[in-house]
Amino acid sequence: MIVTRFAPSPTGALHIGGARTALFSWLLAKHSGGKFLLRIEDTDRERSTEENTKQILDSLLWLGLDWVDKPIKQSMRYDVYNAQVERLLEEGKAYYCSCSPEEVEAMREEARAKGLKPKYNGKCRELGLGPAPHHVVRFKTPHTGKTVYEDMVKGTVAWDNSELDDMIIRRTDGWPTYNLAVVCDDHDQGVTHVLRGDDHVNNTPRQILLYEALGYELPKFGHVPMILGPDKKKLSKRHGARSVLEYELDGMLPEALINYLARLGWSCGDQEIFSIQELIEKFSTQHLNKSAAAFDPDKLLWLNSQHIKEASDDRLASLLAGQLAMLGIGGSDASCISYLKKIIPLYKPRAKTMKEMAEAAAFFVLPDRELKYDDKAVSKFLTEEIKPHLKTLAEKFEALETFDQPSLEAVVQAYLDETGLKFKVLAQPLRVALTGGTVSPGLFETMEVLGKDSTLARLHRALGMLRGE
RNA sequence: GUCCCCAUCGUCUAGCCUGGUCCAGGACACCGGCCUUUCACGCCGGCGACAGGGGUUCAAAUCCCCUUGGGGACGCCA
Repeated sequence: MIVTRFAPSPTGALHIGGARTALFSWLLAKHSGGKFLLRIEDTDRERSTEENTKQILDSLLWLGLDWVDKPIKQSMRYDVYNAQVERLLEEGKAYYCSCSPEEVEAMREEARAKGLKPKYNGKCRELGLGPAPHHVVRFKTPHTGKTVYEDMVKGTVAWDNSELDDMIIRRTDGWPTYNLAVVCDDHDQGVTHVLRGDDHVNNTPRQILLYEALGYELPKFGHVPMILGPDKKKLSKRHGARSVLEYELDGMLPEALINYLARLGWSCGDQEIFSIQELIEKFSTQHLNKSAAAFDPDKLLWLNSQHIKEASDDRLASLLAGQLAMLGIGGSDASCISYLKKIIPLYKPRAKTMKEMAEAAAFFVLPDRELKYDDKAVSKFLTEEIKPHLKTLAEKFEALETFDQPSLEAVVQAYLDETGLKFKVLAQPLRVALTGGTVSPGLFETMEVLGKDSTLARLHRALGMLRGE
C-alpha cells in the first residue's frame, strides 16, 4: 500500500507551495487507495508555534486534504531519535565532534577559498571523542562511491559521496537534526513515497545514506518543482505567498484552488477543469512537470468562476452570507439564506469570487431605504423625461398579481408597444432605480428576486429623488 | 565558488521516453466579432513559442554534446 505524508514545520502559515506539495502527496495516496499522513516537524523549538500548527491543519481541512491517524509531532519523539543516534554511535557509523560553530565556519571558508564546496573537514572523525555537553554527533559519510536514486519526477539523480560532509545528526542540546528525524519518522510511519519540494533534493543523498546506515528500506523519493511569482521570481507576499486561508477570505472555492494548484506542474492532456474526484482518478507522478511554474492569479480567478458555476446554490448561499457578513451586511438566519439562494443563480455566471459576488449583490440585501445610489448614474439616467415612464411602469407593476419574470416582461413589452419606446431607453433608468447603479443581472430576474414590495419601494424612492426629495 | 536540477506562445501546459501524422495542439490573459437590457456568461476568430550553437539521422520540439539563461542546495533551519 502506498503511504505518503506531508510534513510541514509550523514556523509560518501554510502557503500555496506547501499546499501544492500536500495536494500531490494526498492525490498520490488517494489514487491508489493508500494512506496520507501528517507530521508536524517542530524540532526547531524557537520558531515553531501552536498557532501555526492549528492554522496549517485548518488550511488543509479547508482544502479537503484529510489525513489518516493523529498527526505525529517530532517534539514528542526525542527518545526515539536518540535511540537511533546511540545505535549509529555504537556501530561506529557516527562520532562525537567537539568543533565549535566558529571552527567549522573557518573550515568552510578555507574550502571556499580553494574553490571547493564548503564542508566540515572531518577533523574529529577518527578522534574517538566521547559524549560531552558541547559535543555534537556527526554521521560518518562515506568518502568514496556514489549515491544514486530514481526520482519520481526528475529521473535518475546522482552525487559523488565526496561532495557530502559529515553532517550533524544530534545537536549540542540533544535534539536531532532534520535529516535524522525525517528518516526515523518516515521509516517508523511506514512512508513508502516521499513527495516534497525541490529544495529537498540535496538532502536526499544524505537521507539515503542514513537509511542505509540504519538498515531501513528506502522509500521512493520525488521532488516537485517550486512555484514562482508571476514575475518568474521567487514567490513573495505580494503575489501568491499568502496563506491558504487568505484565499478563503477572498472568496475562493477550495476545489478551485485545488484545481489550480494541481494544474500548476501537473497535467492530464488538455484538460483544465477537474473535480476533486477526477484528480484522484487521473493523478499520476508520471505527468508531474520538472520545471518551476509561475503563479498566475488570473487563471486561478477563471477556474474559480468555473467552479462557482458547478457549485450548489445551497452552498454558495451560505458562503455568500459569510462574505456579506464580512461587509457588514445581512444576517445568517434561515429567511435570509433562502433569499440569498434566489440570488445565487443570477450571479453564478458572472462572479469570479464569492467576495466579488457579495459586493455586486449587496444591493439585493440592503434594506430599500439604505440602498445607496451612485450619483453619476442617477444624474445620467434618472432624468426628468424618463420620470413619467417610470411612474407609469410602477403603477403597472403594482397591478400585477404574479410578480415574476414573464409577467414583468409582458408588462414592459406592452408598454413599449404602446409608446413605441425602445427597451434600451428604459433599461438603465430602471436598473439605477432598483439597484442604485448601472451594473446588475437581467432586470426582470432582478425584479422577481427583489419582489414586488422592494421593487415598488425602490422605484418610488427613485421617483422621489427626481423631485429632489 | 562547488554540486544538483531545469529550459515549448506573456503565463499554465500537450507533444519529448517509443524521432516523421507538429510550418507545434489546448487553456488563461490580451485584441476583434457575434449575442445583448447594463455587466458578465457563452460562441466565433486573431495575436503568440520549440533559448542559441553544433552533431546523429533520409528526417529532431523530440536523441547526444556545448554555450547561455534560470532555479535550488551548500546551517547545531526545516
